[in-house]
Amino acid sequence: MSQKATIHDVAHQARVSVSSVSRALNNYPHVSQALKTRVVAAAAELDYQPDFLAHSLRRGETNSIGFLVGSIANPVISTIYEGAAEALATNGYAVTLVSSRNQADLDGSFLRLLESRQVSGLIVSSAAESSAPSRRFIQETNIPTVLLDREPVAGERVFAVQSDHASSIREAVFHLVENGHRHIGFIGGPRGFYPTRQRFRAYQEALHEAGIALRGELIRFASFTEADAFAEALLLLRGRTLPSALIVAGNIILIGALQALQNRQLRVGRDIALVACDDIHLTQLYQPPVSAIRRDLNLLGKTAARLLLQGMQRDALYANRGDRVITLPTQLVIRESSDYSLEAAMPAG
Amino acid sequence: MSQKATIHDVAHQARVSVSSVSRALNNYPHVSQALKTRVVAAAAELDYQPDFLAHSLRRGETNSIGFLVGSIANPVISTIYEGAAEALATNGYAVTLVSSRNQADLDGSFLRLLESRQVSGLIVSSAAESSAPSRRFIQETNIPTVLLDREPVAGERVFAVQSDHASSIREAVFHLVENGHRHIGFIGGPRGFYPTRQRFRAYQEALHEAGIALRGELIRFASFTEADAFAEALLLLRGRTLPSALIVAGNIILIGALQALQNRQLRVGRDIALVACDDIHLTQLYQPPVSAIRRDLNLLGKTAARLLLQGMQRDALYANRGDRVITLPTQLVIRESSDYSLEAAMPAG
DNA sequence: ATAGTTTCGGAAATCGTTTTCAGGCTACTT
DNA sequence: AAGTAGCCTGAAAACGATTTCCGAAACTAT
Repeated sequence: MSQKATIHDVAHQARVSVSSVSRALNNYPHVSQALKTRVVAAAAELDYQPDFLAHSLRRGETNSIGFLVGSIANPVISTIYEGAAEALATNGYAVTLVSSRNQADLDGSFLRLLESRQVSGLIVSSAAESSAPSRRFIQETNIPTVLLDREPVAGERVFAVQSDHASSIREAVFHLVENGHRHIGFIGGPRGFYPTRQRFRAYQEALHEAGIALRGELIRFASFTEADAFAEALLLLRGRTLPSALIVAGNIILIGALQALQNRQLRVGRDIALVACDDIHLTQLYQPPVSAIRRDLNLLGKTAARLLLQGMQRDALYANRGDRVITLPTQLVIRESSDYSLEAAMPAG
Repeated sequence: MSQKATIHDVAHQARVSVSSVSRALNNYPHVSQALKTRVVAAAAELDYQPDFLAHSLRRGETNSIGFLVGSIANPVISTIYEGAAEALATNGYAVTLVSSRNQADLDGSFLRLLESRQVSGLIVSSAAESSAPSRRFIQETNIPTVLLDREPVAGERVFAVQSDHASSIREAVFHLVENGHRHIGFIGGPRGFYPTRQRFRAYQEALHEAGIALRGELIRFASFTEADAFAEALLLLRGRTLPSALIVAGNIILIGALQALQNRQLRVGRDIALVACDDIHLTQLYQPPVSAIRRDLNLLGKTAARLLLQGMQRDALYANRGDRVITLPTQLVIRESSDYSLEAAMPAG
């Protein structure tokens, strides 16, 4: 196995100087067509690939971006990732992925790891967006950063993409109220989690507008494990007042909630109405199918990538007055789990 | 914002030479305690972080490994990934992930991309393991490589981790036969896909041992999209002979199959028995719960990482006579979808 | 013919490390 | 007391590219 060809070998092969090879291969001006073809031919013959490390060291740019997520095993996140990665790959960027496995305290060190790897940009959808070290890092670094569905952070080169969770939650609450529900439960993710806060606030406001008082015993928050979601859901379902409808935030929560409902032998769509966030396969295939808030996850990732690519351009700060925060729509899909009137099934309970 | 501190700054601050700083920080022998403490203090004061690119360029090692998958959006793969990534991270490796989105023809170029990024090791679980360019690449490269549930490739530094799909498929077939099934359908992934081949062969052999003739119209293969799985499942269910039991390989196939069963109004666990590969949330929560072949995905990833780490050691070739191929067990979990006797439900049909 | 422009080579600086080489010093042996 | 071995350290050469600078051709335009 021969050693890897360097730029010197190419120069020798094409009988030109090293600098000419560099100029020819990097499409510099003032290089004749003849020389260019000779260099390209030589490079092809030697199967020359410029050394990534030397290139990046000199250029000060790695053409790779860091992606920090709470858990890539979460199918919602991995779908978003794939959308972003595709867009980044077509623009010549490789992405190094770090999954913090929902350990909030590790976020800061993972971000520093990515920084030490000299990534040209960051996409952050970590579990603990509100952790002080990670927020400070994002605020202080000059690496262009896109926050994905997280609380915005002030900063010159910080951008954000998020889903409009609130409007669909409102819609869901009104939908349930119209069907006669008064006791609408809510199981959210961790309190510090941005989407949870958005959803919970919308839930509160919508109930208020509908003239329904908030009941603390119908509200619970769970961590990111399905075991915890199950436990919290069970607590909710064992409380003094049983909700006639339930809104669950997030796909992990949904798993735990369904387990708890089965455990309590409550029939979804008959004994209790159910609306889930995140329209995953499970919601569509469950019997009965579960109403869910859908969003285009691929587009979410793609948009984050686009925003980052645009933010990474040197002069973007002044030249480009594009949006720094993009909010994408969500959509409530009503299915059998909630598509019935409470009065019809159980009059004046 | 001050510029990043270099090793020269540290040397200046500690009033020692550059080489001494390097030696002190890298725990070289023959460096006095006095000098070492001075250097460490200076480095801490300047918040010095060695430049990754310069370090790697000189050292010839990037401490990062490439991970190629067919689709990270597949929850089975992303769970495996997380297991591997955790083990790699604790050993100081960062991982750059490439998802080929099941486009077999892109595999080769993605592998070359990772090679040009100078990764120290590779974990490959791409869609098209049998694509000629990617196989040749793995065979020829001297980057230590672990194949994850893929057809083994000959090579000095090629390792493999795989699941024992066959034994559980055999078990599933016998389980169904014992319950009186004679028409057992099979829906697999792509024919060239290694796990599919393993599973299909086990299916064939088990049927043969049970004295049941193979029926072509009960066998179908689908691509990696659920739409295609749905279409193939529908074709199977619309055929001349309706199977009384169905084995579906893979989680995507399961989605499509369930859609098709609902479409044909066939009740799982009553009209037709169902056994799935990959025990995902859906199989557990479905009504009735679906029998599935379970495997420890996290362990699978962790094992791949361990094998790679061990294979990357320079002298591993001669010193280490550890296994080059590791097969991990699978386990058939029988649930209501198949846990009934055919004769009891429908005598002598 | 002169001036100006394009094209290209050669040498050297640079990026920030690691590693080799060699020299100074101490301490120990003979 | 001289030679040698071993520790400690600094200077400089690598690693493989990009980039700058300068100068020499060659070609075009006036």
